Amino acid sequence: MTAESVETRAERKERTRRAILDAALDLTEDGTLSTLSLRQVAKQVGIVPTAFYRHFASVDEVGLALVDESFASLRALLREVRQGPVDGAAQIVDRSIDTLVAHVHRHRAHFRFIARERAAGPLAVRMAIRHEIELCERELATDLALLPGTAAWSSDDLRVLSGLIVTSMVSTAEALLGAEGRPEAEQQVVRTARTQLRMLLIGALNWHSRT
Amino acid sequence: MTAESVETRAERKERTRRAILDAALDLTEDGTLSTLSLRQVAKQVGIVPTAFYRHFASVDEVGLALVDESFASLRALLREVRQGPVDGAAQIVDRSIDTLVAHVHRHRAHFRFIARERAAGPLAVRMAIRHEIELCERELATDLALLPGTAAWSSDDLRVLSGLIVTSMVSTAEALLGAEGRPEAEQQVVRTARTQLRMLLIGALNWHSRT
DNA sequence: TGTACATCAGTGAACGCGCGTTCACTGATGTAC
DNA sequence: TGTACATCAGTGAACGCGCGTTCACTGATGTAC
Repeated sequence: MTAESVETRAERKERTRRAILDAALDLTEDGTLSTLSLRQVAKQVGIVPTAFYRHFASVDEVGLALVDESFASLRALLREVRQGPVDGAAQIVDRSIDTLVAHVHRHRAHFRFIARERAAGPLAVRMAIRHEIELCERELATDLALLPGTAAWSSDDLRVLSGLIVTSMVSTAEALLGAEGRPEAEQQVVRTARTQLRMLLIGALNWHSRT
Repeated sequence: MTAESVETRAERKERTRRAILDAALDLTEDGTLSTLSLRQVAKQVGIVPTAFYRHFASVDEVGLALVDESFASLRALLREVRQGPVDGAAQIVDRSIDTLVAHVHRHRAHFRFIARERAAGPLAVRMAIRHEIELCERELATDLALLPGTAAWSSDDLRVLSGLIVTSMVSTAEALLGAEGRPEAEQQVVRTARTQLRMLLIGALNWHSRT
C-alpha cells in the first residue's frame, strides 16, 4: 500500500468525529439540540446509531464541543479586530462591524447554533455559552481601558459599557442571520448597527463629564 | 341545583383551555415548545391526550396563544410606563427599569417562554414574537419623537435608538430571569441596566451635535 | 520481514417506551317545542 | 314545566413509528516479538 492511500485508525476516527459535528450543526438548523436525535445524526454521517457512542457519550456532549468550536473561531475574530490600528472611533466601529459581517457569513451555522442554544439549549450548553460570552465581555473591557478617554473610568463602568457593546453585537449577529439571502435587509442591519455603536460610543465619550 | 354550583359548558371548556395554557407554560420551563409533548400537557391537565384536540389543533397553536398572552401583558406594562409623568431622564430610566423588574417577577413564566421561543421556537412562533417586538420598537420610537431634544431627528435615527433601548431591555429581562432567587445578583443586573440606559440616553442627547 | 495477538471503530438484532393521531363511544349539558 | 333530541367535552383502545440504549459480534488496523 502506498503512503498516501492509507489513513491511520486515528485519522479515520477523527474524520467520523468531524462528520458527527458537521451533521449535528446541519441538522440543528431546524429545531434545537434537544430535538436532535442521535439516530438522525448517525444516519446523516452514514454510521449505525450505536457507533455514535465511540465518539460521544450523548448528544449534549456534541453540543459542548460545538460551543468550543464556535467560540474558538469567534475569539480568533476578536483578536483580529484588536490587532488593527487604534485610529478614530468611526474607523474602529466600521472595521468591527465589517469583520463581524464577514465572520457571520463564513460561520453562519455556528452562529445560528449559538443563537439558538444560548436561550434554549440543555443547561450545560447554556452555561458554557454564557461563560464564553462573559469572557468576551471581560476581554473587551480590558481593551476599552486602553483607549484614550477611559483612563478615569471605574472598572464597573468599563464592564457596563463592554456589556452594552457585546449585547448590541450579539443582537446584530442575530439580525444578520435573520436577513440571510436578502442583501438589502442585510445592508439595513449593517447601517443600524453602525449607528447604534456610534451612539453608544458618543454616550461613553460624554459619560464622565455628565455623571 | 343552586345557581352558584353550576358551570356552563362554555365555562368548563374555557377552564380546560386555561389549564392547557398553564400546563404548557409550566412544562416549557425545562425544554422548549418543540420538545413539549401533547401527552405531557394532557397528563398535567388531567385529561386524556385526545381531549387536547377539542381546544387546539397542535402544540404550536398553544405556542401562538401564549405569545399573544405574553405580549398582551407586556403592552399593558408599556402603557403604564408611558402614562407616567415626563420628568427628568434619570427618573424615566429608574421608573422604566423598576416597572420592568416588577413585571418580570409577576410574569416570570411568560418571559421565560418568550426568551426561549424567540430563538428556538417553531417558525410560526418565532415570527409572531419578532413581529410583536417590532411593534414595541415602533411604539417606543413614536414616544421618543415626543421627547424634548429629538425634534430634529430623522425617523431612521429614532428607530435606531428605539431598537437599541428595546434590545437592552430584552437582554436586561433575560439577565433578570438568570438571576432568579439571588437578590444580590438581581440588584447587580438592575444597577447595570440603569447605567446602560443612562449611557444610551447620554449618547442620544449628544447625537445631533456630533453628527 | 513474518507471525501471533490486541485494539477498537463500526455492525446489527433486539428491547421497552412515549409519541401523535384515528376512531367509535359516552353521558352530561343545552335547546326546541 | 316536561319531553325529546342535538351538541360536544372528554373517553379509551388501538395503530405504527422513531427513539436511546444493551449486547455480543466482526474484521481491519496496530503492535510486540
